[in-house]
Formats: sequence, C-alpha cells, structure tokens
Amino acid sequence: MPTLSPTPVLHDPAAAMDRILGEALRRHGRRLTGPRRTVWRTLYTADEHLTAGQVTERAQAADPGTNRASVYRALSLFTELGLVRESHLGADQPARWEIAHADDQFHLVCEECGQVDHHAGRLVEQVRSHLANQHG
Amino acid sequence: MPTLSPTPVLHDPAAAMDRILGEALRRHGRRLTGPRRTVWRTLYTADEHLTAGQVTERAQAADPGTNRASVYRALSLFTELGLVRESHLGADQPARWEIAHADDQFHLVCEECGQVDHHAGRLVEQVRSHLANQHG
DNA sequence: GTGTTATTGCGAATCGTTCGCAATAAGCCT
DNA sequence: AGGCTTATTGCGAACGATTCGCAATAACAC
Repeated sequence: MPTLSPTPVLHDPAAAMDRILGEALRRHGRRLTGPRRTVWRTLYTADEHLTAGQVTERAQAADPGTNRASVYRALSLFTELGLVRESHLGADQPARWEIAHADDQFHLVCEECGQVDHHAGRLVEQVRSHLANQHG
Repeated sequence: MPTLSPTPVLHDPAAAMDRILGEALRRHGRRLTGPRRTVWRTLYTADEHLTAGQVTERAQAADPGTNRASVYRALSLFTELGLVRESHLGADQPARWEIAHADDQFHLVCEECGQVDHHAGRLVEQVRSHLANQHG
C-alpha cells in the first residue's frame, strides 16, 4: 500500500528522480511536463556525457513522441537551473550534457586526441589564484 | 628601379609578408595563389583574432573577387602548416584565426564573460607536469 | 611556351541548434 | 472535479558556420 506521508519515502528510484526535478522546477515557477521528465530520466540513468542527439534518441526509445526541439529546450532550461552541466569538448563536436555534480571543477580537453580530464582541488586552486593575482 | 638580387632586401613590407608565405608554401609543395596571399595579408595586418567572416570581409575589401570557400581553405591550410593559429573562444562563437606566434602557449576563456587570457611560462609548466604525472 | 595538376569559384549540402506559431496541457483557484 | 490562464509543446522552416562536388582556371616545373 502506498504511504500517506506528504514526503514519501524513497523506495521508488524513478519517483525519486522525478521529485528532484519537480521540486527544482516548481521552485522556479516552471512546470513539470512529460518531455522534461523523459529528458531528465535519460540523463539521470546515463553513464556518460550525452549529445543532444543521443539524448533525443534515448528519450524517444522511452517515449516515442519526444520531440527534438523539446529536448533542446529541456537541456538548456536544466542547464540554466544548474541541474545539468553542458560541456563543449572540441570545436568540431556537438555539445554534451550530464547531471551536475558538485565536485569536478573543470575539464581539460586535449585538442588533438579529444581526451578529457576532470579536475578538482590543488591544480584548480593554483589556476584560480593565478588568475586572481595576475589577471583579474 | 626594382632590385635584381635573387633575395631582395626587405624594403617593401608587402613583399616581406608574401615571401614568408611563399617560402612556407613552397617548402610543402603547395602553390602561392592570389586568394592565399590576400588571406595571409589580411591576418598579417590584423590587430586581433579574426573570424572567417571578418577575414572574408576584409579580404574582399582588398580583392573583391575573394571567395568564402577559398578563405576557409586558406585558413585551414595555414593552420595545418603552423602559419596561423585557430582558437575557439566559446561554444556559440565562430572560430578565430591569428598569425602564429612562438610564445603564448595557451588561452583560458571565461565561459561567462568570454574574456580571454593568454598564458605562457610558470602556470603552463605546472599544468603540463600535472598532466604528465597524474594523467598521461 | 606548354603540360600537369593543385587550386579556385560557384552553389548546393551538411549539421547542430534555434525560431515562430497555433495547439495542448500544467497547475492554480473555486 | 471543472475552468482558466499561460507555460510548454510539436511541427517545420530558418539559421549560421563550415564543407563538399565538380568543372574551369591558373601555378609552377620542364
């Protein structure tokens, strides 16, 4: 039997995902819609950065009606709200999105091989202070 | 009266520019053509990074016949030969090109304001060795 | 000069992304 | 539960940067 508490316990992972999204949207006066939920779940269950095309593909596998334009709109809204992070890993490559994590301060992308390094901590601090001191 | 020496003295700046280009091209078995010369001069006399559109514009001002596709072809050839450097300063901005200088190892681009910092020396070394040690 | 072939110019094609706009549906109010 | 307001969708067309195909042209070696 379903719980009656206003904040339900986190038994259902899908419901948990949706709740995170729904609350963030409501907090900003936006609506929780089908396409947004589908895009959100797609990123949430992804194991890597996804391009808009990949998101669309997977979203359509889950919900065949899902529209390309709506995927883009959802992605940029989520980015704006800080729910996801957009990365540009090379001039000739399309943008990629992933769920935003608190750590993982920046990426270094090799312009030759395209390999990506995630960085946090020491080096980030050094760069940051160098920028602050020498530049602004 | 024009000089007769095989390697003319550098009195004419335009001729000097052309010679740099011509030699680099010949060294790689490529031909020195009108459009290439025009693009080269455009970048050479520019005070900043230029987009392909800006290069085309200015090149056409100097030589009205200049074709967009040829500008792109010249730019990527020059990049390949190391004569110019291509930078990508933000996802929503087109690529930019400038004459290649030996110093100036890398750029840091602020994703919010788009400001670009040129870096060389200390910091670059730190990043480089960090990458070598911790990553590869 | 002449011949070979790299290069051009043209327009059409590509790809990721955005836009305009009428139709639809979320969520608030009762 | 039903209505109302208006945010959001779906569609296709538009976009901007860059690339492509291919016949015509022009650089350079001989």
